[in-house]
Amino acid sequence: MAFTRIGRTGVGPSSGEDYGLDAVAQHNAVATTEKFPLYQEDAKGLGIYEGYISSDAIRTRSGRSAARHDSPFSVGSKSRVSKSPAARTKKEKKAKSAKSKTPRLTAPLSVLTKDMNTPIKDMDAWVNRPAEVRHQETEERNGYVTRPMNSFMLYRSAYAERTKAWCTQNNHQVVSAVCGESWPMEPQDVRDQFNEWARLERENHQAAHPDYKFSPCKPVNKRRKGEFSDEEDDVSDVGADPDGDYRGPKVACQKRPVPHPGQTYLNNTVGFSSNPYFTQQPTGYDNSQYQYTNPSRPLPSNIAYDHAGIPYDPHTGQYLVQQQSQYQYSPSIGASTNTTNSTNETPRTVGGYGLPGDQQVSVDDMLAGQRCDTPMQALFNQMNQTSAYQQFGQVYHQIAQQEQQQQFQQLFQEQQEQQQSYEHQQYLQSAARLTIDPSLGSDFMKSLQTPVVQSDNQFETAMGEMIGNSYVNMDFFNQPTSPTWSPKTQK
DNA sequence: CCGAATGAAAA
DNA sequence: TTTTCATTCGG
Repeated sequence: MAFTRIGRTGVGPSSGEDYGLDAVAQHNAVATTEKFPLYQEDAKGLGIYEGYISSDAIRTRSGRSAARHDSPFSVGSKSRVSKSPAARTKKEKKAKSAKSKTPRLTAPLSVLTKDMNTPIKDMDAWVNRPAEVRHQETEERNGYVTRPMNSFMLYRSAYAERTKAWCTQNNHQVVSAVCGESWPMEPQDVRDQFNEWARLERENHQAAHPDYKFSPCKPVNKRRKGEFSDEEDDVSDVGADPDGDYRGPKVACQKRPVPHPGQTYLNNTVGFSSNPYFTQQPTGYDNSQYQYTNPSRPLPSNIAYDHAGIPYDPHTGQYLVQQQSQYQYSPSIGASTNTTNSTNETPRTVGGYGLPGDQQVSVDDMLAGQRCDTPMQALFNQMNQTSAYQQFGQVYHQIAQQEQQQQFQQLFQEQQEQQQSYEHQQYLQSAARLTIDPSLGSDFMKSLQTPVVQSDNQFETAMGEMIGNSYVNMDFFNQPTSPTWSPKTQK
């Protein structure tokens, strides 16, 4: 077996700045499949993006960076090849406020949220809605035939609920932004799957509405949504426009009907496996390596994390240790992470990331990016007791033994899950635009540790200071928890 | 009614 | 090349 060096081999970033999401995307896409560490030169490997993206980097329409690889519509027949938007449009200039409001993700949603209980929409069932159901939808929309969703809309739809839960807010603008950021980071398998679903959706849509043709309205038309014209209305008033520049469409634009007050719209359970229309059937997507629909490993949701990523009960202020869990979320709690029950198992965790070595690598160190590029790098380095910048060619030779590989893979998996929790915390803090000064953080921790009984009021006051007016709401911490979390015995 | 995202399709 | 519109629902 040959060890392939992961990362950008050929064309690297011309400028000194990294690709940001691209590197992380490759990290997650490749490392999770091959289970080998990445070597990342930049010190931002942890995924905390503080600076702005280089102007050379590929960006989304909102200015965020995007993956470098092309659209997975590979050599497909009719799909257009170049999707690159115009370099500069007036709209782009106008929206050039340079403030990327949404915090940056460090991994695709399929990875970040894989342990959540919130189900993912059953897209297989959704795109395979029978024509009868589609006709009913059209009827419920007063005859208006909607466009089939493209791959991204399907993706957004599939992950909307989870994204909301993960972001702890219901704002769909944020959902869209997060999904838009996650989409290019998704591994090719996932994107391919959603592209296939989009193709199926177009196919079934066409079969259900053979005469449908996309006929967008003229921009200047002000989009008079109130008026209803039937699906294949005749060409009529569209040609009469003041500017005269516009050549009327061959088919009159389909105007959305105004819904009647008592009109019933599509049930939001449609498309889920719970819908009686459909039978539950596992798809390749469900069985993918990321276990998208894994319901058995919930992320504890009634916990908070301190500045070091250590979980504690926000209501009592006590630090927590998870019982009978496969995972440890706190870098400093030496609970065993083995898959076996492990109640009396000796913690082999010594290092900050659950490593057999004795080198302490705190989260703060990671955050600062001083000692290690990534937690992954730290883990790998400790495994091999090498410096952080050792050449990987040598390292690969050192770990060529199968035993060490397996050990590493296991540690990698544990680190992955630990990282998820950490990243989630980072996201929420970032979403709250919170930067914790270490001294403040320790004060905050002290205030939490002092009383055995900490009133909710005190906590919320403290949290209110932390999160300010913005994004994070307390619902996240008040949600019921699935795994059992208990106060850690203070010593 | 706008926005926030990506992509299909039309102009 | 540029625009609309699929989705969603809080502001």
